[in-house]
Amino acid sequence: MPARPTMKDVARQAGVSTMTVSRVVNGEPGVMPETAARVHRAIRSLGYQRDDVARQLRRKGQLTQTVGILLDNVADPFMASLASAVEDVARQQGSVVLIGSSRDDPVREREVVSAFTSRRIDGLILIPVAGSHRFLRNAVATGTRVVCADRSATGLKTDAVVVDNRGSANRAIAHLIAHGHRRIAYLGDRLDIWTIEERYAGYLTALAYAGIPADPAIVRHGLRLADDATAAMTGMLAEADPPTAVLASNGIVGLGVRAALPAGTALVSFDDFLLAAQLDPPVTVIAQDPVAMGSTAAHLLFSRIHGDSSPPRTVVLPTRLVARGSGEISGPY
Amino acid sequence: MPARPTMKDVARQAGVSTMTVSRVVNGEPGVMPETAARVHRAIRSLGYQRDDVARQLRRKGQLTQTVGILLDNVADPFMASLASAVEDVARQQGSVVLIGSSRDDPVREREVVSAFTSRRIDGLILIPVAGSHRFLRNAVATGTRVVCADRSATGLKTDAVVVDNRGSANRAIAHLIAHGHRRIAYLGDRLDIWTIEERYAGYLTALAYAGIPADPAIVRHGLRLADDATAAMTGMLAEADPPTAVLASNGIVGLGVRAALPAGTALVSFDDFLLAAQLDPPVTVIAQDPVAMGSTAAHLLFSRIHGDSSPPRTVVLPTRLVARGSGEISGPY
DNA sequence: TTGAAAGCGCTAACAG
DNA sequence: CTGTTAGCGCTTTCAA
Repeated sequence: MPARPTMKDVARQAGVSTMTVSRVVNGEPGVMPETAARVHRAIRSLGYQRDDVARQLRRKGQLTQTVGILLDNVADPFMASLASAVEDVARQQGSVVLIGSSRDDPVREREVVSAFTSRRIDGLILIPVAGSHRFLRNAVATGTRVVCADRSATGLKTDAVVVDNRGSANRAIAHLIAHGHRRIAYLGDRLDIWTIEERYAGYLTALAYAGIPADPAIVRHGLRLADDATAAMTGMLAEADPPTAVLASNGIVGLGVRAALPAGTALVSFDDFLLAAQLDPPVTVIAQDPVAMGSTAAHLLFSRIHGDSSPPRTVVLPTRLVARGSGEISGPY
Repeated sequence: MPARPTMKDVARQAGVSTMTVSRVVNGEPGVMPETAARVHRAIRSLGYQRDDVARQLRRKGQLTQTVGILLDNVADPFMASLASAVEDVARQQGSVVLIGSSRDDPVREREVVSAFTSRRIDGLILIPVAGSHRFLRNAVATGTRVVCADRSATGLKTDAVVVDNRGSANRAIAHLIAHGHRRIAYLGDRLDIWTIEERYAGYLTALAYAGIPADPAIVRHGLRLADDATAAMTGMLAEADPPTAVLASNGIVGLGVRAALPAGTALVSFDDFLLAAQLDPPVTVIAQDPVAMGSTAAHLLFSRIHGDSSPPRTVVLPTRLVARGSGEISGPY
């Protein structure tokens, strides 16, 4: 395996100093066209490419043009869209993106953050897992900008881009109640996830506001997979006094619930999903815009990287309740 | 903003040399526990973290523990699952992952590859866009390992992990013919994408084998979005002698076709998608396993990185024809 | 317009 | 067990 050629190799071949090569490689002015051409020829003939690892070392205080994005799970469509939007903005800004999945594991999250910061990323888009993020303070203090997306972090004041989860859940329940439902189940993911907690709180608030007592018999937490949700729903339907409507805390749960849902039972799910409209009956969803979220978070991150040091901001993006008539239109009877 | 502390800072604070700090930081043996403790204390008090950018520079010939993955579009569920599997393997191997989207643009692909290789990635998982990949030769010659996934590259001999696209399409058409269909449409993405070309070839072969003449009136290429596919399908149905069955070249197209499909018309689509089974009628699919593909490609990549220099291999993963009875069971009449 | 010298933060190689 | 020296590939600074 031939070693990667260096500026020295190019300099020797072109009969100039490494400084001249450096100037040519970086398009700096003050090199005779004649000389530059000789250097370019040597570059091509050797297949030289600038080593940015070495470059970054010398250019201290400069940016590495690398940002990180750490999310739950790249395979989740919501996260994937968000990541894609972040990547687009990063590319526009001339940066590359390191990606990592925490899989909701705080240990893994710390490890990945550490692997990222030891590579001197300029900034981090973080979808924080449950638990404290005080460990990020060092990183922030030494210049790594952090913007949270989807969820906000605890123990650390950062910029964040979120939606009004509580209000959205509240509106969804109000919508069901307006259509005559009073026995409304909640099926959800782990309650220690910030967004999930907020959504559940919205569910409770809306019931309380309507004077409907919350019934633990039709509430399930901790559903991670679609199959978990299907099983939970099936179990709930077998009990006495089953619900006439269901709120699903997120897309995965919604999907799982849908598979067990009897005709006529209403379903409102957080997160729009492909095909939700093609199902019969279609599923009513609380749609978020992951692209807007990723793009907003990325723009915020780069404005920080470029020197914006105003106080941390939380941007709240709107959601849309897409009423598709999953049974709630005709009412429970 | 306080500057990031260096080994020198730690050494001064602990009253030792930087070499001793280096040994402690890297967990090397031969440091008195007493001394190590002093160093650790200094590290904590300063919030020191090793700078891997500098480290990689000195440890030449060593790995940067960074791999790249360059795909079409992170937001595509198939690609997202593949990327997620790659990330899992990379993490196991102690590497981080740079991610980039080519969006089917060869210029963008080259730019991203260049940004990656200038950061001295150890290896690259590539989902190649159409066109020649000869430009990667330099990178390969100087030590960057490349493994293609999903599609193989032209103009460059690399490892690749693919499925038998042609054979799978062939089997799907044979399946439809066996159920009595003779007027079978093909709706597909851009024909210059390797997988799509193969699938279309399989479609033609199967028809020819059955003695059914191919009819350009029921063939459409270049469908990029679901809406394109819906429009194409709608148009086709309005013409004389519409098809009784359809082959969709990929999930996006399948989704779009499904939206315009009259009851009783059969649909077989490449790529399984969430909810395909919950639709009524459900969609028959040619299911690939993106996780297996990503994981296989990543393992192959790391075996290369760790010195395997046997001739390039192409691994062909199986597909599954999941017959869900989208109208083909009952036949065309 | 070009080059020489120094040094970024770290570690290999050797010396004590 | 610990330290010194040199140098990774590049860019900054200064001199020619």
